[in-house]
Amino acid sequence: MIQSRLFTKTRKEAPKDEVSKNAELLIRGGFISKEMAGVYNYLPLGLRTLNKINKIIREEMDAIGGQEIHMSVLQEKGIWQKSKRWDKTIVDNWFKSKLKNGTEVGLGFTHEEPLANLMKNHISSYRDLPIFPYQIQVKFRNETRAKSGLMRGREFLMKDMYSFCKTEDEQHKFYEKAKKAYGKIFQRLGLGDITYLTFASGGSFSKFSHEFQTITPNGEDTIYIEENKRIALNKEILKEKENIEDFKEKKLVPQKAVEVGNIFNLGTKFSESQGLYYLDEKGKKQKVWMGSYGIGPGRVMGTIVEVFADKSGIVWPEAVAPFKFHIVALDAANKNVRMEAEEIYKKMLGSGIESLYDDREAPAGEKFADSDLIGIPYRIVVSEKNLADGTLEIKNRKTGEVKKVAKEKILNSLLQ
RNA sequence: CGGGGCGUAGCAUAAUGGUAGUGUGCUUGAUUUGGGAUCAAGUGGCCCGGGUUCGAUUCCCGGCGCCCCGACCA
Repeated sequence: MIQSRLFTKTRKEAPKDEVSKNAELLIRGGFISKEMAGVYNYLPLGLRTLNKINKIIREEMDAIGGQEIHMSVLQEKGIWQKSKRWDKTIVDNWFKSKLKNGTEVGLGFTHEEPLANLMKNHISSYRDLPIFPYQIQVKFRNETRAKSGLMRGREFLMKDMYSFCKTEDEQHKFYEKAKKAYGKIFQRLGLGDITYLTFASGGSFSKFSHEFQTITPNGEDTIYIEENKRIALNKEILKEKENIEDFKEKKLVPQKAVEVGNIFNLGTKFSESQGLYYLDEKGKKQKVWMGSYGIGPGRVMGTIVEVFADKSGIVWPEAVAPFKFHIVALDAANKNVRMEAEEIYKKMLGSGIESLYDDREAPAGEKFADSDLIGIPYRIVVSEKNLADGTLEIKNRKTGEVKKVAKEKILNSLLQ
């Protein structure tokens, strides 16, 4: 990508209506823009990062047998009435609207009911189970108070997987598999070391659930960490501490954290309410056991910014960075510099290496500041000074380490 | 949903009952090019509706929007 053609520009100052680090930096860097409170647009840089997060999630979901689908946002009232969740005293953050003929519809805040309903067409025999559909899709929740940038919005992206199993045992086994897959996802996202499997309330679904909580001072939740086992307990169930074997009589350390994922054993509540059953080997009607597994990719993106940013800007882990290399041409009007930078850029393009090429004719300081703000992992500086001794330099955004590399060797060096 | 605050140019801010100034951005030119460089000339603004007033960006009422604290968060 050629930076002078990128329609987003960086900003020196943060907008006054944002306080959270993630929103300030993402807006200043041109990754996102605010549409209204709790609602954000993803711009080219932001979408690239979001897509990388989604790719990792997809790969891990596919690895445990997931099959991607894409469901509707508009939801039929009747399906939700069967489980009582249309009722505003049970679910108070619905966005509801009406068709022209007056029929009420909802904008999905989750998809247990419609998917269980849909599955009636695909599940009839024990041979059809288990199955694990998932989607990455927008959700709407009418939060009373949106806040913290991408961390808590009214419209947001969610990866939601649902499991449909023959028995409770089969469901629990898949649940464990999903739990491991989630661990891998956060590992790959670079959040592994600070993300804890956290015992939490099951909400209206079940007694308990598991959350994946990433430690950050700006998190909304408080968790109590048991460091030996690297697990935690959400404050909301702290009073249950002595009833849960893993936490009994253990020393727990409180920390602020943000919930980046949540998995539930749902039992048969939603399948039964939709009338979803299967016939076993003996032709006997049986209940379908369900689970659901959520991750908010946008919230993950915000969390990564919160956790890794430094005073100069964003620091993307390589796995989710919008580009791997930032080619910064100093004095871009200089012919030699421009030719050299373009050559490197084209070689990278040809090799399928993602780079952002800063070809703008701007002062060096401005270019460095922008580069720091955008947070691409490796910066390649092309300048008259470097060309003079036949080298280029690569700066690591995270560590600040600078490596001089002979320019002929640069592509090889990059590829390793 | 309770409490508090705010709305002036693309962004950030100042002053003012007599139509608004600064920084930054953007445009043009010149000089620059290893940490947001210098100079010059331009560009561009009072959230909406009503009231008070000779006159409202300013005061009052209403609306809309935004932020913070708390509650909520399936």
